[in-house]
Amino acid sequence: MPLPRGRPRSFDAEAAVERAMGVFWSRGYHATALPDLLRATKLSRGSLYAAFGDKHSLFLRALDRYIADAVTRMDIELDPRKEPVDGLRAYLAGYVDRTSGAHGRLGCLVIATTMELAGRDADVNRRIASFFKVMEARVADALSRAKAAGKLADGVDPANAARILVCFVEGLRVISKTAPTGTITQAAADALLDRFIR
Amino acid sequence: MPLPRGRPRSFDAEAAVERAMGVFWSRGYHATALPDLLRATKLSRGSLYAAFGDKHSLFLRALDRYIADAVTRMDIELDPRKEPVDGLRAYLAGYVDRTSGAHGRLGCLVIATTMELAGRDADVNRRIASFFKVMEARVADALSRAKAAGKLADGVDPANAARILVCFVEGLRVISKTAPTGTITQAAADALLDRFIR
DNA sequence: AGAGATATAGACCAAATGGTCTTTAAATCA
DNA sequence: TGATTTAAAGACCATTTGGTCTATATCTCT
Repeated sequence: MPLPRGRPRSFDAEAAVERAMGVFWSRGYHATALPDLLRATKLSRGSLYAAFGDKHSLFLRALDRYIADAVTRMDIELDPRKEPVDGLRAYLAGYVDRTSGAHGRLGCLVIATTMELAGRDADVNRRIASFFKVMEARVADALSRAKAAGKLADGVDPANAARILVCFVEGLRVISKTAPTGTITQAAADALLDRFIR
Repeated sequence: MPLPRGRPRSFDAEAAVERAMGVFWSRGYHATALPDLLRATKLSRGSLYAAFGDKHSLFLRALDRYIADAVTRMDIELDPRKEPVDGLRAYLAGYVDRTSGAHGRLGCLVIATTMELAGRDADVNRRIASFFKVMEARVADALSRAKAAGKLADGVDPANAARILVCFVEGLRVISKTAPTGTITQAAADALLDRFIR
């Protein structure tokens, strides 16, 4: 195959996606106008449309990126080679951190997108439903390993507890969007986990 | 004071607010266009603007209505004259119901608004922050009464448990927006409450 | 009947929307 | 140098946005 001839692509598409992600994250899909995206990505209209097709496709790329980051983080926190209870503690601590202080007000792109688009956008719905399933499965897995190691309190079912933990952290992100708390949240997270472990 | 003379107001403003609420609820604030509201309220542009000022004010009215309904429901479920544990069970059952089957996909106007507007709209933020505070306080109150009656498990702090329960139900509404579940959710709610009561 | 108040329908508006296209400058190769 | 490819700038487009205003019909009172 012959080498490409002319001027080489001079911008980093992945970096542009990341910047676009930031805008969607802080404003939501509908409230993000094209000029916002152009400013953030430092791309011209032409380049943006040539590279990503349209606003919706770019949004999907940004959402995928956000989800991939979240899954990566989870894979580290809940790594099967670590102590499962430590992993769960780290997982919860991450959410406490992300919902405290200035971070808290940022909110979560997945939740915002769920509420704004999931009901009417099949592409979005697929991605998010699968993300929540993955998350719940990872947590359930850690809980199962904890149970096998005799670390769980009597009568705790990993599947139920996983759903509880996932709902708890997602709920945290919602209520801390209006009023980030910090210490109370940390105490609640500790109290919740303490109910499950021995 | 003299009686009003001319043609009397012929539409029910509160009913219009309720219909508008339905539209905002299912589409979100930005995705709701004026024609949507006109269709739903069956009002003309002129009447709608005369009665409510503008889109934002109408939205605030709808949000207030939604919150008032939620608080009313809570006051019934967590009525201090009832057994507190029964009340908490009813409270959770309400959320299980609202996140199951077809209801689930409807989602929650408060959460959607939190994610879409709370960060940039002070009027909205105030209302929602206060709502979450009220909700948490009511649940904490029920838990305190349960504790006084010796119905709580050892070492359960009502304030922590209240935050946990509130986050759980709000998280439920988020994850069930993409995939309403039902039975699993009911089991999780039962399992969670069982961890707190004796 | 007539005065007074209100509703509707819809024309109208400026601004903003997402999206296309053309022109021009720049960068790389042969 | 000249061919080729790309990016940026911004003109341009139809449509939609939230919002105003006027004309007309309708209703209730005196």
